[in-house]
Amino acid sequence: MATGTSSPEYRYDAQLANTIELKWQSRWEQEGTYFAPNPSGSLADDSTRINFPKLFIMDMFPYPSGSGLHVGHPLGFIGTDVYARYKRMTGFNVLHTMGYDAFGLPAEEHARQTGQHPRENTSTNISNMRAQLRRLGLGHDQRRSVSTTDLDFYKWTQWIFLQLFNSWYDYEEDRARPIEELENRLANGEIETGYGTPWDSLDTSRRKELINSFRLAYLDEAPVNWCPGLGTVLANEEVTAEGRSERGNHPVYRRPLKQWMMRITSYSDRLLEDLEILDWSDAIKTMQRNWIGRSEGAEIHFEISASLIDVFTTRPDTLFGATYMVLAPEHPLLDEIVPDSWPEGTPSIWTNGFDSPRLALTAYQESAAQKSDLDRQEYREKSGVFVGTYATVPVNEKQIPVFVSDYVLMGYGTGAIMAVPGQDERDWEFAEVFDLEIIRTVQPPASWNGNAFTGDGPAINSEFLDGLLVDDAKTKMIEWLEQTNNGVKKTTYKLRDWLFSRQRYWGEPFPIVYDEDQLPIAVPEELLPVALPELMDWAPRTLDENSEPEPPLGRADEWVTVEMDLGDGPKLYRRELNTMPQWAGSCWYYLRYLDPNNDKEFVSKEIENYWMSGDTGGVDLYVGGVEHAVLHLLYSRFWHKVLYDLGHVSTKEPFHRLFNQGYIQAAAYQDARGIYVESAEVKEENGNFTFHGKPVTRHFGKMGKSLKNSVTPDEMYEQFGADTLRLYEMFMGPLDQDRPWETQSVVGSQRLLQRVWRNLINEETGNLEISENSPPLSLRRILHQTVNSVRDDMENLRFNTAIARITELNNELTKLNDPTPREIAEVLVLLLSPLVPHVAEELWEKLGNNSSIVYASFPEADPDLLIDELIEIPIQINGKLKSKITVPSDCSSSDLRNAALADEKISSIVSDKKIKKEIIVEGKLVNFVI
RNA sequence: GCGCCGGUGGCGGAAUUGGCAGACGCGCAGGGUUUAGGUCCCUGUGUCCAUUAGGAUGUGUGGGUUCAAGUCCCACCCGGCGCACCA
Repeated sequence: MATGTSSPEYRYDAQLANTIELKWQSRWEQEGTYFAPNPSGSLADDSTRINFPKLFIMDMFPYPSGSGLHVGHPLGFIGTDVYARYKRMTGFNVLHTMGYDAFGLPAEEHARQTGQHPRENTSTNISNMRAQLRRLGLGHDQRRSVSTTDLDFYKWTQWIFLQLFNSWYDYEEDRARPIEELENRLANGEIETGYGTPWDSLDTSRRKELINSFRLAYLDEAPVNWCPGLGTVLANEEVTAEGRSERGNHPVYRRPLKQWMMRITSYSDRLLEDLEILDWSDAIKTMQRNWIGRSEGAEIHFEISASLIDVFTTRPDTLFGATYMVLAPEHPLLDEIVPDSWPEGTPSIWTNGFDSPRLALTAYQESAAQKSDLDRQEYREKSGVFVGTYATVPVNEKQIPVFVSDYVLMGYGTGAIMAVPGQDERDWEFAEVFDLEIIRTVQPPASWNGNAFTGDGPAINSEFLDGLLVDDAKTKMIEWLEQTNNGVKKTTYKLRDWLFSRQRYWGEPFPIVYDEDQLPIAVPEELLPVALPELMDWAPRTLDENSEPEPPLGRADEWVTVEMDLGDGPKLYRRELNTMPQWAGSCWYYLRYLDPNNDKEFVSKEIENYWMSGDTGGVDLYVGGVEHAVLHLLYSRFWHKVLYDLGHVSTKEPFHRLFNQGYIQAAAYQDARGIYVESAEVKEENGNFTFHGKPVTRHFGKMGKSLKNSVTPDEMYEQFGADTLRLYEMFMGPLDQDRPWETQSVVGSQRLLQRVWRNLINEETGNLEISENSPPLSLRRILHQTVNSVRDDMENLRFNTAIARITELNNELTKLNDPTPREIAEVLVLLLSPLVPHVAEELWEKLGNNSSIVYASFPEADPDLLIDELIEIPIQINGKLKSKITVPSDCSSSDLRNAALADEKISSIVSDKKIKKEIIVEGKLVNFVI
């Protein structure tokens, strides 16, 4: 033998593990072990599993990166695999597979760097990733694996787009409905055209425009996030608070462009309300709530000279305390209301030193426009300028000065506020800078010594509201506003419609063409898919701020125009050149897993019903990173609800239970210059770290190339095997927690498997070596207690503690010094099998079973064996542990008391003292207070 | 600033309803096996005092409730994440 291996030939080491793993991986593949039967269609079979309760388990599907996996990537995949395997063994028909989110910016960026066509590059990456995941032994139904870039996948992405395009939102029924119904209702006058003229008198083009303005997918000219660095526009969700692109960190500019939008705002309330029925973490729910940003209040009309300006407020009850008004610098009415000169007696601090309001306003608008969002964050001091005119407070005819300031944002509410410094901290600050009047309209508590008071209290200085608490005062004020036509009750949202087009090549083309009116027309369903044309010159050009986006598809000369017969005979149409954003495919991929080969429907109704049904419906368990809290999870919920409204799916929500796995972090080391050095070569001595003899500093971060701290699964297979890697990742800590990777600790997990192996197998011969005798009762008790805990842990995704219990059981076997009794061996292997399926299959086979352990029954605990005959009871004096006694587990409290008093240590302490109080908890403890 | 999550040995982490803090693993120390190293096996390992027996102390800090607090309550400190002038 090569390298000094005096170790036995059949020791469970990396080499043996690899042999076992490869053997079972090909066996599973040959036998289609993980195929989950459908109730009908091409994936139906005669297996009896279709009669079991179903369970649909999913991972957030990955983007197939070219740089390969590191050990952090598969953490969640292993978690779902273990759970899926456990559930299979407890009688469920489990659907678990894995697809690839292969369209989008990163695929193209990578392709740009390598000069390879995205299509080739993507398919290479997918097959590499499949191979890497296969090597982990994940029990996926490979027949259901899809990629968003497959033609017969994105055909249906386009089909769903058409569903949105061909729908409108009926607010009366609070659901989406087919656009034809809208047309009928416009035609018969049930819905007004909004042009002041009836439907009949509109020409065809006008009618089309009108209909278009109702669609859930619509074209709109609106300020959008233009990112020249990426050559595309981006959704709000893809832009950081610093005003840069989330991907690539390029600057983003707001500018008006005609783009496709998705009417997600119609679903704001339902997206908010239905969070209640979901089994998701509060953190994610809160993030979605914040993003939707619903606030209730009133819109109040203020008169300024001849114009009316609407103001949104959540505190209509404070109207009597409004002492000035503020408009956003971008407010469109500013031009109309600004007078030529300052009114008599304008304080000089209000003018910023300008001779006329118009000059002051222009100067302020320019300086505000130059401030980036980042500056606005750092520069918190209030700035602004008087506009030179006054507004009238509707409730008391008071004249209040109108200011412009950048602390009011055009993008929220109406871009105008009534300022109530008494009850708003920001307004208070501004009022102090410009020396403005402050009127409290809520009585703060006597102890209050702060500025603006935002809490609850009785109204003051507010005439008919005086004495009312905030909620009642709001209601009463809204009543007054509505009765007097001075305002209306109103709810606003932070959520904006979803910008859906991108100027990229590597995405789904829109199934849209334009006719000579330049109005969008749906490509008929039977002509789908609209295939992405082959294009060599696909790279987007990097552009400057003032350029126009140019969709790369515009360069596909042959493809840009198409002859079709859409009812008026064959005609030439111009194609939509934008592509869909990456989120499109991930919005619905879970549905395609269910029925991947269906070429008639995106998913069959019967099959969808089978897999998506459940208490509140949807995927039973969805595991993924927290970074998709608002983007993917919000978009996906939106599409699902549209499909639900149109009758294509049976549940309100796509994902019933969401679980966010933590991240694996790794130590990264920097030298004196701050440059990262290869973590693998850093040495530790007494808490000091050195790299090639020079000191380096350590911190923890995400694994990756940039921190030079990646550890790959392949290295782990070579050193330990896939089962050890799986076991270690599950043992490191709770699945939802971040944890640091430590290669040196992996050996602990290998030792467990080695000891298990040795407890069942003769290391010299490789033969099974167990006893056919019954185990002693004490060991059977431990066995059943272990089974009980492991089941509980598996149900709750607590794999780390499940492994700890199994380890304890195995340690008992090691101590036996006798061959392991078969009764124990079989259960041990079954308990381990979800975690380490390969070695479990091997041992299961050696135990004489000829069918796969995958569908064996998970052990059940005998309740009689869960209770020990004797238990140890702690005895405390004054709450401090002094002694322990061993008593029968059914010991009564009086026996327990006597036994405790009979204990030597206790009697010596208690003897001459009076016991003031006795606390005796049967089966738990005894405490004497003296 | 607001919201959410968290803080337990040298390290990762365990601890149903308040009921023996530190399960399990890594590391470390000692011993056995071995020509040796490694592997493997056994023992020990929160901190402090004590030769031992044993004692004291201990879950971010300070207070409280309780026979009993990692767990419940109040105030605060630190770390991570999210939102951030949202009217």
